[in-house]
Amino acid sequence: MTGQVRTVDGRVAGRRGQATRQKLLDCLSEMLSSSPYRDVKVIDVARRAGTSPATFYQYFPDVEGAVLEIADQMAAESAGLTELLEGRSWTGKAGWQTAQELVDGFMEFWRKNDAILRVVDLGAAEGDKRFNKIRLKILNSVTSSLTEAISGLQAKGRIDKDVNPAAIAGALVVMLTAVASHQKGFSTWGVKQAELKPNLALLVHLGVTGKKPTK
Amino acid sequence: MTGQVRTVDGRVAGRRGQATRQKLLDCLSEMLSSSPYRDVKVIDVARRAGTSPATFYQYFPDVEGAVLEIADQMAAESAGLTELLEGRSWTGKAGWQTAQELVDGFMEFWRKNDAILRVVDLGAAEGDKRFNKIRLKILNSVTSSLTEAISGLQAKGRIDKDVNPAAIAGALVVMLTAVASHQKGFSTWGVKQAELKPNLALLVHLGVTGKKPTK
DNA sequence: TCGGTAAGCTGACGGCATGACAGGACAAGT
DNA sequence: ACTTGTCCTGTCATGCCGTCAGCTTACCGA
Repeated sequence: MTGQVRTVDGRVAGRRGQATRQKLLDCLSEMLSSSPYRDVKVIDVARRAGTSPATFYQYFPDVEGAVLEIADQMAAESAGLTELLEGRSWTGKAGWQTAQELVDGFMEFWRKNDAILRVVDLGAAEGDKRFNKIRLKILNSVTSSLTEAISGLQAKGRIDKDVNPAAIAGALVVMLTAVASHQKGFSTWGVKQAELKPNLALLVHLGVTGKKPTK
Repeated sequence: MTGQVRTVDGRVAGRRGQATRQKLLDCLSEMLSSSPYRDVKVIDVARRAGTSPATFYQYFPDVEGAVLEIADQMAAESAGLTELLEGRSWTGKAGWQTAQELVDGFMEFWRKNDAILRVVDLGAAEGDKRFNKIRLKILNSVTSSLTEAISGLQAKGRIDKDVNPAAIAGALVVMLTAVASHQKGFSTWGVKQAELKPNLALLVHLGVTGKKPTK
């Protein structure tokens, strides 16, 4: 599937090498959580991992390269997000629950990986195709399901035909990501975490079905 | 009002100094549009402005400091966004038009300032209070109006009481910002710019009024 | 016209991060 | 013990960072 792990100069990495490599990735992750992306330096990551900058450069071309690696691992885990929507109903009380669980699960994922996701978002916004690809991979796991759900309802005539399912689905998902990234803003608006979720679920439900949920 | 413009070492900046300062800011803006934030170096900005790094450090403590300055200028301009909502109606056809114009105006602003807004978003997400303050200043110009509109409808009993107007308003505004930042993603989902806007307007209308618009 | 003063700019410098290389340390098999 | 291939690091040239002293320029009052 994915070829063997290799160093920058082409050697295959053995057991010890992979451990070092992973340690560097872990330390980089921690640093991203604690300091601004712009200030994360190779030398700091190496120091924290108890090794030297030269070692870092054996496994990654630069900080960005290592970040892409972390993001890739996370994107793989994001496949689990599809469970939030697979086989769910959007009608009646079940619909309200689906919306709630989607909001819950998605925001949980985003919060758990917030540091790396910030960087992925930035890279994607700056037009970097590699970051964009990863971001879409993560979002697609939810967006495509959501798009199908909307299309389904549309086919049954429950939603106007001039609605674009992909646009609505994408906008809703992107909304969730942005809210998760900027929860601090909401608290200064006087909105508490606990209040936020049901309101987001309401918006999601409205967007998908066009109607208020029956609770 | 705002004290005189000063250099880092406390001198007041004269006409020439202010021109240089502004030129550095302009060049920094350009650089932010063309290269990743992480790679923007003082020396590059200075070179582009036809001056030396030392001059840059006379006016700004570092790149971040200069970015905050640009962001402040932009936040001042964002006051114009209030016009998009002042005295608008959310009922009937007028409501649909209000939603459309809000989406249009807001996304236009975001696209015009996308480079600097990316950085502000990142800074805010990383927990930097200064960036968060600027971001909220920009968003508040729209969010507070939107919150009032929702509260008003709620007072008339047209919206459920358990809806939190600030949460809904914030989520909708944040959605617009995120969509504007990641339009590229939508095009790979097969959603064109022209299709996107009415669907966003629909979501905004649904969120504010709880009902589908009458077009 | 002529200093005097403050603003404005830059060359130069120590310090640190970067990225490349060669060579030493280490584990595993013979 | 010896060989082999993996793994790590000391070292070095390069380039950016951030600061300072000192030079040039503009303004102003006498």
